[in-house]
Amino acid sequence: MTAPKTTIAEKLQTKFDSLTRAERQLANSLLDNYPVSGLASITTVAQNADVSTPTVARMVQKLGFKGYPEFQRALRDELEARISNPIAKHDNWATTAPETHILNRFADAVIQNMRQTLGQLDPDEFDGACAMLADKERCVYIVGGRITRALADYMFTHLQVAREGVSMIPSNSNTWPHYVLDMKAGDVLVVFDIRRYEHDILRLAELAKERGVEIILFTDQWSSPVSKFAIYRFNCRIEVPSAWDSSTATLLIVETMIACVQDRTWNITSDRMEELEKLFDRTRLFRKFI
Amino acid sequence: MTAPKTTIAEKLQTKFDSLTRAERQLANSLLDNYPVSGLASITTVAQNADVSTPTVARMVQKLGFKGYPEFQRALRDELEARISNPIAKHDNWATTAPETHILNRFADAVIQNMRQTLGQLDPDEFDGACAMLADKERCVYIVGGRITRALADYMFTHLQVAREGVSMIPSNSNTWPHYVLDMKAGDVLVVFDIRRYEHDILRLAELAKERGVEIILFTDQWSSPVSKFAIYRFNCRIEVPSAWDSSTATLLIVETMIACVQDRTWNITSDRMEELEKLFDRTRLFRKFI
DNA sequence: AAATTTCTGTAAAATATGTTGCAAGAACGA
DNA sequence: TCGTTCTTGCAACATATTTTACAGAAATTT
Repeated sequence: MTAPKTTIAEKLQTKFDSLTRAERQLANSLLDNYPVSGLASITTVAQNADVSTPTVARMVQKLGFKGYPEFQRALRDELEARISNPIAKHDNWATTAPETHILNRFADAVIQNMRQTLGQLDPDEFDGACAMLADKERCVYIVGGRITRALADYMFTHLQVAREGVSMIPSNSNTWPHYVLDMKAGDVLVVFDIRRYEHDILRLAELAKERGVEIILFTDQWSSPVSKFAIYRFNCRIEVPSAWDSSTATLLIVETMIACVQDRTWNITSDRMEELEKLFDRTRLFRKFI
Repeated sequence: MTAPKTTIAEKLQTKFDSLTRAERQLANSLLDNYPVSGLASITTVAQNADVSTPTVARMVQKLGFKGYPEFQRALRDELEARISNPIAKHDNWATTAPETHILNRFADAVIQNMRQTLGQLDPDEFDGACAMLADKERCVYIVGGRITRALADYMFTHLQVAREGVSMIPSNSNTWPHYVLDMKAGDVLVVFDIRRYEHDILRLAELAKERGVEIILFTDQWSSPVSKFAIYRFNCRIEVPSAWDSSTATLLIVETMIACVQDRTWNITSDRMEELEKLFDRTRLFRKFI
């Protein structure tokens, strides 16, 4: 076969950007548990996606099919090729790469982690932590361990844009006393601590707590000992088919939290972002002359 | 459901003896490339089996279904159980929070990003990049931009455990020439560059390329200009309901890649990890005496 | 803020699908 | 061979599906 025939899934993904709101909703619904979900009647498909029947009819035409029946036939043909020929093709990962490919296994595990993490997460606690981080009266300190330093750094970079008074506590624990010195009651310390919990971090948390600092903890399902000092604790699932752990679920929560904080402080954040853009422009201009 | 549900295929086989001539013909046609052949309309199924439509209708009733639609639904359900999309269905992420809570909206978007990222990713390219990173003859350099620095750092921390000869190129571009000086043909440079592409990084990539360094690029769907120097490029989806972008999909690919490299270098990696553990222990012991 | 364009759902028309009654035909036993 | 019983397909009917037309809503542009 010379012409690489594109699957409907690929078509949906490629054209996703050019789809309208209702159509995207439909595309997502179709891709959820693809391709079986597309084999029901047009009415059922529409109901599952919470859109009207005509939306389905229109979208399949947009994808290049004459009508819904033709679309379904294509879907069936695809399925037939996939089932009767389980190993052969390798063109599209999502539909044809072997189940055992590490991408598949890893993605499976990560999704599982995300689901469990979100399932256990208390939205009220989440909102509480966001409110605390959005409170401009409180200074925010962020610290991470050997592995989680990257997550801490990520959060720092983004929070720093959203509001003022955010500090990253560096890895070198010798400098930590300087930071503790500045902490005052009501300030917030965000701690990342996942297994192989680090003793230094526990000590830091203890010191901070003594000064009346509120601690937000990101940890794994087994909970870092820091939790006894924390006001909010988020347990993220981290297990994957690998010799070490995954940070994806944690990053998801961190990103969502940043988005939430940014929402709450939007009037300030938008100004800061604008100003930041200007500063970048000036830096660039500056460089040109060097 | 506790009772072991018999598949339609089983039912057909069990009841085969009690079926009539035309019905057996139909049953054979259905079992031939099962279950896809049963997903077409009753008319099509009848034609494929060279029997009349009523024969089909009667047989499905004989099998215990109320009518043809019910029979088809059972087939679809069976298929669903058999094929499950790696990025499974999202029913409710944060079950205790409303659908519109940012946790749910964000999770939706992130899943969508992962799905699209994985859908567009070529497994061969992925494997190729892993092989390159696992090749101990090549030194590996990793660089990230303002936002992606955290990802670069994360990859560095993990790759450093898996193999030797891994360097992190720091943010301060003034020091970059020192690193370029050490790069030799065949080395690998992993570049993270997502929108608001950074000019300095482009220059670095160009310099590296000139020295015969192979470049692996992680970028967004719009592709950083670095791609013209890259041998492997991974486009990750980054859009979320927020003022800036998500790194979750990128992290997923990075983590999977780390796991894959670790697999390939396992004989070396396991030794290194063991040694690392010992070093940690000794450091801890050391501290106790201070 | 008004106007234009685009999108989306309701409702009705067109079409295909699924079901049932009936008569012709095949199979089987006497 | 005949008669009985069971099977099968045709055709009409009922039902569900798919499509089209249209108007209100939403988004976008001017």
